[in-house]
Amino acid sequence: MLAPDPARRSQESWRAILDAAFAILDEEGYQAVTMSRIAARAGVGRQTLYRWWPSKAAVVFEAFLDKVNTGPFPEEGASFPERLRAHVHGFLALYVDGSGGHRLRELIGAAQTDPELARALSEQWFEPRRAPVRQALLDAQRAGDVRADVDPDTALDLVFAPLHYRLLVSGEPVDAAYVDTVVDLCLAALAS
Amino acid sequence: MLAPDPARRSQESWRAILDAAFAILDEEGYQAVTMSRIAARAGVGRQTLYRWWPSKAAVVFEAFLDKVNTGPFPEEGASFPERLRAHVHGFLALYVDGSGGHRLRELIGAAQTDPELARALSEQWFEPRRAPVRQALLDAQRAGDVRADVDPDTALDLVFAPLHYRLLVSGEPVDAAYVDTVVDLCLAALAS
DNA sequence: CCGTGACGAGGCACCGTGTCTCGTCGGTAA
DNA sequence: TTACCGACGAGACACGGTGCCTCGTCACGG
Repeated sequence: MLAPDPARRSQESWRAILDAAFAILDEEGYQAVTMSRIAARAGVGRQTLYRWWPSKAAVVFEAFLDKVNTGPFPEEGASFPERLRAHVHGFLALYVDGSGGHRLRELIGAAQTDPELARALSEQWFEPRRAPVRQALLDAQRAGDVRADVDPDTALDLVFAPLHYRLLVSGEPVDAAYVDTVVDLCLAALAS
Repeated sequence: MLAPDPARRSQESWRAILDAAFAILDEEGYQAVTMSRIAARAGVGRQTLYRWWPSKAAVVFEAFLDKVNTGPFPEEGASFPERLRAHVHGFLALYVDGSGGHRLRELIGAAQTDPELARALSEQWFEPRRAPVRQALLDAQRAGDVRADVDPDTALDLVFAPLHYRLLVSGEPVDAAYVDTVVDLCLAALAS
C-alpha cells in the first residue's frame, strides 16, 4: 500500500498520522475523514500524507489495521463445531463490541468503488480470517466429521456471509443468538 | 424519496434526468455520476435536480429502480425447493446478466455512509425480493416440509447472504453452480 | 389577460483533492 | 567542521463537485 522506502519515513509523523486518522474515523465516521483533517490533527504537512499514501482510503485502512487487527485467534485442538463457533464469536466481538470495528462497514462500502482498497481488504483482512476456519474445515472433512463433497470456500461463505449481510445490507442486528443460530444451521447443512 | 408534489414536475425533464443518470451509471459507474453531468446530459438545469431530489444518491437510485426493477417474479404453486431456486436464479440474472444490475454493488457501497439511501434500498429493493421467499418458506414450514423451529428471517439470510457476500466482500464469481450449491446446502440445513 | 411557478442557464461560495514551492532541520559523508 | 541531501511543516494554487441563488422565459390556470 506504499511505494517509497518506508525506512525513510519519520516514525513520529507516521505514528501521529495513523493515530489521527483512526481517531477521526472512530469519532465521526469515514465521510468525516479528509487528508487535510488528518494532517491538521497529526500536526503534519499534507504533502507528507500524499508522499507515503496514494489516497485517503489507504491511510484510513492502514490506521484501521494498526488499531483493530487484534488477536488472539482461537486455539487449536478443539472439535470443529467448537472451533467454528469460537471464530465466529471472535468476528462478532471485533465487529460489534470492538473499538472501531464497526467502521469496517464503511471501509467495505468505500471498497465498492475502489478496487485497490477492495484488494487490500481481501488480502489483509478477510483472507487472514478465513484461513484458519478453512483449515479447521479441511481437517474436519478429512476426519469425516463433515461431508467432503462441498467446496470448502462455498461452505465458508455459508458461515461468513450472514454476518456481513446483516452488517452491510439488511441492517438487522448481529448478536450472539443470531450467529449461534447461523452456526447451528451451517453445521446441519454440512453434517455427513 | 421526494418532498414536493410530483404532479408539478415536468414529465419530459423527469424522464430525461432518469435516463441520463442511468446512462452515466451504466456506462461509467457510480463515481462518474455527478449532478452537473446528469443535468448536462439531460439538457436540464441543475436547479431542477436539486428541486426534486435531495442528493445524487436519490436520483441514481430512482433511475436504477426505474430501469432495473423488473419482473417477472417466479410463479406460485411449485414446491418450496423449486420456488426457492427460481427466486435465487432470478436474483442471479438481475445482478450478473441484467443491464445495470451489477451497479447495485456500488449503490450498496454508497449506502454504507448514507442512511437515507440504506433505508430506500432496504424498503424498495431488498424487502420486495425477500417477501415472496419468506412467504414460500412460511408455507413450507406450515406444511411441515422444512423445520419450523428456525426464525424465518434467519433462514432467509442463509440463502440471500452468500450472493451478496461474494458481490460485496469476497469478489469471487457468482454463477449458477455457486447459487445451486448454496440452495442445496440451505435446504439440507432446513430439512425437517 | 395577468399572475404563478417551474424551467434552462449561469454565477457564486465552500470544501476536498492533489501538486507545487518555499524555508527549515537532521543525518551523512567529505 | 562543513557542505550536501532529502524529508519535513506550512502554505499557495488549480481543479472539480456541491448546493444555493438569481436571472429571463414560458406554459398553465384563474
